[in-house]
Formats: sequence, C-alpha cells, structure tokens
Amino acid sequence: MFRPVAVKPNFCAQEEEVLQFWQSERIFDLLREKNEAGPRFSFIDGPITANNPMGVHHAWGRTYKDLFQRYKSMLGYHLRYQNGFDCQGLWVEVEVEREMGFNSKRQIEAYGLESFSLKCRERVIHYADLITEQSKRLGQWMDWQDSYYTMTDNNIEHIWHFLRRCHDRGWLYRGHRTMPWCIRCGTSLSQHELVGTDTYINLTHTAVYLELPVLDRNQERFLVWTTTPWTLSANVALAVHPELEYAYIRWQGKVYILSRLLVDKLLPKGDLIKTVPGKELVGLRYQGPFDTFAAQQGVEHQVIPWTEVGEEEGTGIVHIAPGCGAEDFELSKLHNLPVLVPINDDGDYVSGFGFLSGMNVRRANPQILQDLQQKNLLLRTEEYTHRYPVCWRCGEELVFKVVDEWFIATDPVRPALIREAAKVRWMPESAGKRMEDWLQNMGDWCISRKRFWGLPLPIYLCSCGKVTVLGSRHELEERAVPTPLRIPELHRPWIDEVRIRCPHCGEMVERIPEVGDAWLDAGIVPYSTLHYLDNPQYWRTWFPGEFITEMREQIRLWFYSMLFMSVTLEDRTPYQSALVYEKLMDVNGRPMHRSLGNAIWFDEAVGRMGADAMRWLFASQNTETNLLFGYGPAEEVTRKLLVLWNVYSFFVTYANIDHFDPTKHASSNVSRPFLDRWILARLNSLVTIARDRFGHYDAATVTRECERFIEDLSNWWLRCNRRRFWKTEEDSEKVSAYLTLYEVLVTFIRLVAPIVPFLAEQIYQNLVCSVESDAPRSVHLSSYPEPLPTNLKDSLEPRMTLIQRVIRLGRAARNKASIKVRQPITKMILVGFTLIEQEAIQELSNIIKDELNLKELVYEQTARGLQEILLLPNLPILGPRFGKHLPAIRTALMGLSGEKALLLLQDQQPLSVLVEGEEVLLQPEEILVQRLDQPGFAAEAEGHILVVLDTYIPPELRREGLARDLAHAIQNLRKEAGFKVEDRIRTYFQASPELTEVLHEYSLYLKKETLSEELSAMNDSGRTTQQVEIDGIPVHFVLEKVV
RNA sequence: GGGCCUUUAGCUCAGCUGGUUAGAGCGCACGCCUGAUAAGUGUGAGGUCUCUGGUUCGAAUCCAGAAAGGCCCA
Repeated sequence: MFRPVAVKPNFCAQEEEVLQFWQSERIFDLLREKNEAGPRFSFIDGPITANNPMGVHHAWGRTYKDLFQRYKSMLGYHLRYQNGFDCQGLWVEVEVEREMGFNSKRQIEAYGLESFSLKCRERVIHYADLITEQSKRLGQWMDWQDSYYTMTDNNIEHIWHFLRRCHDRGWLYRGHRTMPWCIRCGTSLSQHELVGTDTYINLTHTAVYLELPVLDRNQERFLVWTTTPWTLSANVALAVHPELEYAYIRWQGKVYILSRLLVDKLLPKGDLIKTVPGKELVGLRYQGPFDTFAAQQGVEHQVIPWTEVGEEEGTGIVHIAPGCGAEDFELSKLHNLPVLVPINDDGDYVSGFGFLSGMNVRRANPQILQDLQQKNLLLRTEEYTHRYPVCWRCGEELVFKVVDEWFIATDPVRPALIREAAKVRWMPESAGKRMEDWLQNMGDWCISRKRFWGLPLPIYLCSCGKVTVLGSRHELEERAVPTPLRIPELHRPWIDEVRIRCPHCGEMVERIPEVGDAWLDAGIVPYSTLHYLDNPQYWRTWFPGEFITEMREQIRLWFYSMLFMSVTLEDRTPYQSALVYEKLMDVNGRPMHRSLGNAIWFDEAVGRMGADAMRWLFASQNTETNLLFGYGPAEEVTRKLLVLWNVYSFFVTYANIDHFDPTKHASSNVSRPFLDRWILARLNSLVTIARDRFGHYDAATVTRECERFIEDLSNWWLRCNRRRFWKTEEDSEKVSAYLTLYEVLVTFIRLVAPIVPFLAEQIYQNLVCSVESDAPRSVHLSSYPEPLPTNLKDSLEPRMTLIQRVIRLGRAARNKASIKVRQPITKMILVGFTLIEQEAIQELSNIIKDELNLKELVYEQTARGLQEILLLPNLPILGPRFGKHLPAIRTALMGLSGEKALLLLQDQQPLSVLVEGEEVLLQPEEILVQRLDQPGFAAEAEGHILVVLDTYIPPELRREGLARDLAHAIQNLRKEAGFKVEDRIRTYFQASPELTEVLHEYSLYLKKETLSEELSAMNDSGRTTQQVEIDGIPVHFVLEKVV
C-alpha cells in the first residue's frame, strides 16, 4: 500500500518534512560516502557576502549551484561541496557603523579598532549562520560544517603570497586616485556607494564667473565659470575644446575670451573682435586666481585641450584643479600637470593656502569671493541649481579628493589574462566578449582601501623609500620586532602593532595602515580553499575548477580577480566553464530596492511559494535575460507542479484501491498498448535531452521540456487512459497502465530531482521506498535515468503528434459548428492524408473517435463536395490591368472548377480563363482563394491536412446526445443537493414528450450513470421540483436519497 | 566615444545550424468535463517578428546600416 496522498498538497510543509528526513537519515552524508571513489567534479563557490540575510537574487545563483551539483552527484561524481562566505570589506563596516549608530571613521577610532573588528567579525559570523540556514531551506546541499571564510589567516596568507609575487616582479607601486569624499564623516566613498537612488540630489550653489588675465597680452582675459569656488585655490590649468569656436569680445575696456555660442548669453553688449578655434588657445599661459599662495609657487598655469568641454553651460572654458576632481585628475596625468590637494580629511585647508589655511572648506566661499573681487578677477556670480552627489550616510555634499593608494600594474599580465580568458567556456558566449573587453581596457588594479576591517596589506614603507612586502605569516614572525609574535589574528589593530626592521637601512618600519580590496579576498579562493600553500597535492587534484556560476557583474569582479591572481601565480585560468546570469527584477521589470518597497525577502518568498517552485522558476529562466521575480510567476509554476502532483495522486489513489504492487510484475513481460509505448518513448527522449542539456549547464531547456512532458502525461496519456484504471477486471491492459504510469513517474522524478529535490523526494519515498526495501534510501542517492536504445522504426512520437493534430482540428471544427463534445456525431472525413499517414492513424482511430465522440472516421482524396472553393480577383493587382473588364473576370473565375484551379495554383501555374471571347492568363498572385464550408459540413485545415465534420445529426444521435445532457444535468443536481459520490438516489422527472422518450430509451444508462435506483415520471404534481434546461427545453426533476 | 546585449501577440517569453500557414504561458472571450474536482481542460480573437537595404528559390533566423532600450567601460 502507498501512503494516501493529499489532494491539496501543502508544498511548504512537505518541504520541511523532507528537510527533517534528510537530516535524520543523514542522506547528504550517505551521498558523499557513496561517491567518494567516483570521478571528481570541481565546482568553486563564489563567496556570498555574509553581511545581511540572503536575498532572492542570491537564491537564483544558489539554485544553479545546487542543481548542477545534484545532477553531477546522481551521475556518481565526487564533489567538494564547499560553500564560501565573503567576510571583509567596506560593506561589513558600513552595516556595523549603522548598527552602532556611527557615521564617521572618527567615531570608529574613538570606539576602538579592536572592539570594532570584533563587532565586524561577530556580524559576519551571525549572518553566515543565518545564510547557512536559509540555504538549507532552499534545499542547497553543501558541507555546511566546512564553509570557507575569506577573513581567515589561511586566506590572508595566500593573498600575501600573491602580493609578494607581484612585488618581486615590480608590479606593485604607490600612486594616486581621486575618491568621492565626505568631509563630515572624514571618509572616502566607493564608486558603488554613488549608485543608490538618493546619492544625487538637486542643490543650489553660488556659481562664479571669473576673469583670468592672459600672460603677456594686455587686457585679454579668459572668462571662466565654476560652481565650486573652493577648488580655485588648486587651479593649475584651463581646458578648452580644440574644435569649438572661441570669441574675443571687447567690453568695458577689456577683451574677454569665451565660447562663441555663449557670447549672446554672457556678454550681449560686447563687440566681437575675432573668433579662433580652441586649439589656437592651447598653450597660452594665464595668471592664476591665487598665485600668491605658497602652494601655487612654481605652477605654470596653461590652457590645455579637452574634448569633453561643452557649450551648454559656463563659458566654454573649464577650470582644472587635479587635486579636486576625478576628470581633472585624469587630465593631469595626460598633460603632466601638478596636483595640489588643498584640504585634509576633515575639509580644512592645509598650510600653503594663504588666508584659507586652517579654514574649513564649508565656510570658505565668502572669503574667496571677497578676495577675487578685490583682485578684480570676479565678473559676476549667479545661483545655480544642479544634481550634486551627497553622502548617503549623512547627506553632506561630497567633494573629490586625490589620495595615495597602492596599485598592481596590469600591463605585464594583460596578454596572459586575455589568452587564458579565451580558454574558458563562457555561457553565454557574450560573457567572454565582455571579459575580453574589460581585460583590454582595465587600468591598474587599486588594491588598497583606507578602512579597518579587511585584509591587512603586508606592505612596509620605510622612510628610506624602500618597500618591503611580506609573503607569509612565517616571514612576519621572523622579521617581527620584538619577537615572538603574539597576535590573535592577522587583522587590524593587532597586526599594526607589529613592526619590522627595514632590510635596507635597518630602521623600524610600520605596516601601511591600508587594508586590501575585498576582491583580493575572493579572487584567491581557487588557491586558498584548495590549500595551494599547505597541501599542494590536494590543490593539484581539484585545480582548476570545472565550473563556476555567478551573476554578470562578477565578470569584472570575481571572475577577473580570480583570473588575475591565478595567472600571476600559475599562468593559467582557475576555471574552465563559467555560467553567467543576469539581474533579478520585480514583476514590473524594476530593480528590487528596499526604498522602492518592492524587495522580496528570501524567507518570505520561500514561505509563500516554497523552495521547489522558486527553484523551478530560477531553473526555467533564460540566463541571458533579466528575471522578473514575483508571486504571480511563482503561482504559475505551482500550478504546473500541481499537475504532476495530481497525476501522482491519481496513481496512488487507484493503485491502493486495486492493491497494485509494481514489484509483482516483470516489466518486460507486459504487452503494452500503443499509448503506453508512446509515453515511454516520450520519456526516453526526455531523458536524452535532459542529460545533454544538463551536461551543457542549460537548465532552462530541461525545465521547458519537463513542462511539455507533464502536459503530455497528464492531459493526454492519463486522460485517454483513465478508464483502464477504473475498470474492475485486472487484465493486461490494466496491468500495463499501472506499470507504465509507475515507471514513468519514478523515472521522471529522478529526472527532475536536481531541480525540485523536495517534491522528488516526497514522491520517491512513497512510490519507491514503500514497496522496494532494497532501493536507495533517497531519490538523491539513486542514479540519473539513462536513455534506453530506441526503436526508430516505431516512430511512435510522430504518429501521436499527427493524431493530436487531427483531434485539435476536430475540436476546432466542432467549436465552429457549435456542437459540444457530448453530442455524438456520425462521421468525420479526413482529406488529403497520405497512405502512410492513414496507416499510422488506422490502428489508433479509436482514440480519435473517443476524443471527438464520433461514430465513424472516413478518408477522402479531395474535398470535393465538402468544401466550396471560391476564386476571387485580387483587386489591387487586377484592377490596374483590366480596368472596366473586371466584372467579366470575376464572372469567369466563378465559372471555373475550384478544385482544379486550386491544384494549378498550388503548383504556381497560371490560370487560363475566357473573358469576352479572349483567353487571358492569370498569375497565382492575381487570384485570391476563399474556402467556404458547404452546408452540413464544418472544416478545419492545417498544412495539407483537412478534417471535415459532417454536422448532420440524425434523430437517434440527437437522442443519445440529449441522454448525455440529461445525465450531466442530474449529476449536477446530485452535487447541488450535497449527495456523496456513492449515494444511491431515486429520480423523478416531468419533461416534454421528446425528453420523456429519451429518458425512457436511455433509462438503463441514466440509472447507471447517476446511481439512480429508480427513474420515472412524476405522478405527484404538487412537489417542489428543480428545473433545468436541456438544449433549451425545460425539464423538472426531483431527487431523493435512498436511505 | 568603445564594447556587450535586447527589440516576436495586451503582458512574460520560446523559436537550434535560413525551409509548410511564426509558437507557449498568463490575461481576455466563448465553451467543455464533473469517477485527479475550491482541480482539470478546449476553441477563439490578438502578431507588416523595431525599421531600411542586401544575400538567397526562400529570411523572425544570415550580412550591413539605422532607431529605441538596458548593462559595462571611458
């Protein structure tokens, strides 16, 4: 006996039960033991940031990871199952700051680095544990005891090894870069922090027009515009567009130079002297706004070309301060300009800036304007509103600031990176192109961050100028002064206390305070987690990874950093296949965002839709397009899974009634009817497809094919075969039905087990484990279905497709003639079928007759007499050709035999017609063919196939149809009356003569169908009756339950 | 400015190496079934396959160009 199956399953509750089962039976452990000796499959897990609860977008990638690992494990592969957590970096710090109510680096320092680091670690551990639990709920099987954490000394040491290698090759250097900076928080922001929704707001600033005298040219002045007067103190150049026209304008005794197009707006009353292209201004020198400042000494202010200069605002001449702007800084590298950084971390002017020194930049504007006024450099000011970035923590306006950072030069490795990236199998291929584009264009890798909780860079910069990079903890211990080294972990602040002696000059040197870019942490994973340094043999066994998968942005992040580090260390790619998927959006295609209120949390989602439905949704998604995630789409998935469930539930219900035991029948001894052989052939094709597509990491195709199969199984095979399960005698037909359905279900759930591990397990336990004591304890311990050798001559699938097509056309014809399926029909005529097709159908014509409720199926070669073919002139073409003779053409066409003409036209032959005594040739495109059903027939065509329904219903068939209608009506009344399916009743009626006749004629049938012990005319006319209409004719019934 | 991708029915998307009258799900309209039943299911309407050229006997599909949108880099 199988366990009875809930008609309305609670998938979520069932999944929890399965989780319990897996845990208590140690199924995952058993799986690992089983495959221990199998071939290896090396999957490398991209670390998930252990900083917040898991989002549904994480669940997408984790579904792939689990799905393909489960598939491989069912093929017998031995896997590592190591999950990873990304533990360090700015985002952890930001969250901890938020948690603590801090909003600046200074508050962290006041709080104490040690406590702060411990808080960060605490947060990471907390969320790693939470994500672990959530992942388990998703059904992800990993060795959760052995997850890797990027904050471990092991990981750090491997990165140190890498950095040392870079340093030895001379790739490591100190350089500058501009950072968005918040002077209130005293901290830089990463580019990623500028992406959010509220980082740019409309702000009004005082914009100034200032005039800077051209050196050695009396009276000539550049007209310059800026919205950030505080940066003028660091001005070193002016930029013009080399191709734009600039005007010399005389006004009030001076000559102003500005963009030609802006003259009317800025100096409408001036006189135009001449215009020159911008390139003629390049190289001119001018007097800077604050030349007297000590910091400005030696700066030669000059005009440089820049094609980004616009004419929409300002003056067409742009003030350049490389220490205060990202673009300015880039230009300084191009034109070798000095970089002046006027303010410190808190926004106070540093020394060397005259009256500004010591003043905070927020209060400097009035003094700056006053000073410019006094020097006669200020033309005018205006209030200017624009989009300006602000700090997302505190709302303070951001400034751009040049800071010192550490870099790895990429040019030396670039060719090898491109070469190795080309060896990777990228899915989709465009991911590989993206990677190549990135590798061609990327700049040097900035690896330092001015933060606290992160990889400590093992860089020691001596005052003598020499740089020492330590390559291991061992080296640190050897060099540490004083020894021995006593620190709990390789993190700040502990590691900062360690000093070494400079190997060149002997001075004591401190570690630089910077920590590392978090992509170093993740990029080293193919080395650190595979024990490259401490167990080289193990590393060689599992390196390189065969498969990785992450979302697309990881191409230039994780995929890149792994490639970079691996090429540096071993000159080869660390992964062979990379599956890239797109972004997860809400159902309307908008990004999910906490502030938009459209975010869906994993816990909520999994609780409402269940893990299987979620996994199916992810697995069916085309990886190349964004996924629109929501409960609506999940509901659709659930309905599909429910169809499978219903088939399963149907099987269990009847198998239990009939005490069917699949182990009692040898599969090979059963003779199977066509439909059974067909569904098994379908299943076999599906197995072949699934193996092929899963093998190519293409889950979407497998999922789609599975949906088609469920459809065929439920809506075709089962619907056509239900009677075989109901009937009481146990013959070979019935045994074959049970056995076939059983085999199909058991194979199918093994096939979909990687996608829906819970549902598959649930069904497997009931269908397999309850009858086979020596079967594997879990569906996930069974092997993946294998295709059987197929008999191609059988061509079961094309034959069935043809039959399905005929039935579809027949239904359409019925619909067109408004004859419901309940009404039997004399015959349907199949026109134009080849002999092969006729043969293919012949054996199965009963299926067609049953489905369409036909008495007879006949074949005809032509549609003569069944369909009228009308030939009409194609007016837009024939109109110009024949003009007023057109009516004659029309008449001539009407006179032709449609059948014959059609054959000619189908062969693209011209048609000869006699018009007013002359023969005229009409080309096929000049004629329109219209098909009309003959009265008494309803036809539907598709391709060369035509089915024609004979719509004449003889009286005896009409009575049969009415009988079915009556049965239907009585069944409905039974239901309305609340009778049980097995209740016996007495039925009394009062009907028209025609219906009364039918009621008598089909009395036996009706009694049987409706479980009526009595069916007779009412003699007591006073009773309350229920009226129904049969084909528009009223009839009254009284139903009584037999007690 | 460079690169990648997308554009097919009201919505979400399939359409492999070019080949009958371009498909599915959802939604909509009208039905069917009532022994899987607060489920299931049929038919239909709806598309100049973004546009313009080209290659070809034949193009949603290949090539070139354009437009719109998205992402990455600068």
